[in-house]
Amino acid sequence: MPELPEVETVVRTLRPALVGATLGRAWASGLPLRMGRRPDLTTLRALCEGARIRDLRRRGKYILIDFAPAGGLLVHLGMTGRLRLHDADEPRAKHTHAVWQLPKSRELRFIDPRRFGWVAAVPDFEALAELRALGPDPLAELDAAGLGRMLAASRAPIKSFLLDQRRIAGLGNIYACEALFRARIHPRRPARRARGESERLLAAIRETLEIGIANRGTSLRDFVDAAGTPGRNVEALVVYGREGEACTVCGAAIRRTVDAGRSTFFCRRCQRH
DNA sequence: AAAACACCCTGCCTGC
DNA sequence: TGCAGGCAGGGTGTTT
Repeated sequence: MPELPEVETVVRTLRPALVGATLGRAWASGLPLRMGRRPDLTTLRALCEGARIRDLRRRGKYILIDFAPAGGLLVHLGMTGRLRLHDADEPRAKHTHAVWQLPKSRELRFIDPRRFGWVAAVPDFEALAELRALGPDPLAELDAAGLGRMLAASRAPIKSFLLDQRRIAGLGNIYACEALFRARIHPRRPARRARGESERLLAAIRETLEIGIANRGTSLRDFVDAAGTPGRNVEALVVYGREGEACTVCGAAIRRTVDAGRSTFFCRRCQRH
């Protein structure tokens, strides 16, 4: 489940291997990915082949691979997407949907069984609607006063608020649950009634994400970094996936509810409604 | 207008 | 042992 820490881990693993490299031949499976859309192979080849990679960045849960002098490659891992470095002679895994040749007989591969991810070569990242729509990055841009203003303007349950990428970019189900536990806020509390706790909430979000990054991501099922190494953050999760276990703070049983089709884990005693 | 819901997809797990 | 059914939750388009 790639969220901000997993995407950041992939970017950090890929950066030393890709910066300065020139891309060779590009290939795509032709199968539809997110929303039934197919990556455009013509554009992919036209923009990628011969392009020199200037830098890698993360924007929310998106991976941006910058070309010199302009444009680049946009990748979203969706639920099960992987961006991996391989030797060119390694057999391609099932569900490989895009491949870019690299120097020294290496390859960058996008593998995504469920095809919720996305890959596109773009002439200009700044023009992309999906990036423009993203809210501030909780680690880099967001401040407590700004978060307080956003909270005050929303009646949505705080958990839905945190999952909305237009408000804050990068949180998913796991880290939203974890951050709310750390902030001691009940997931169903209306956002506006948490406006007085924006400082604590922001601190909780940052701690949660920073621990996730330090542990190189949460590998519940299938997340691995670009080298194929799973993250260690499952051990650091205090509520997510721990229904029935004792709360690490008060000992009460961790509860699970389903909101908008998504599991929510929380401690009824520690997290105030 | 904002919030809730349905949908895309495959692998894995459970229960018969 | 096989198979059906439920679940996982990324984003987005549609409905309420």
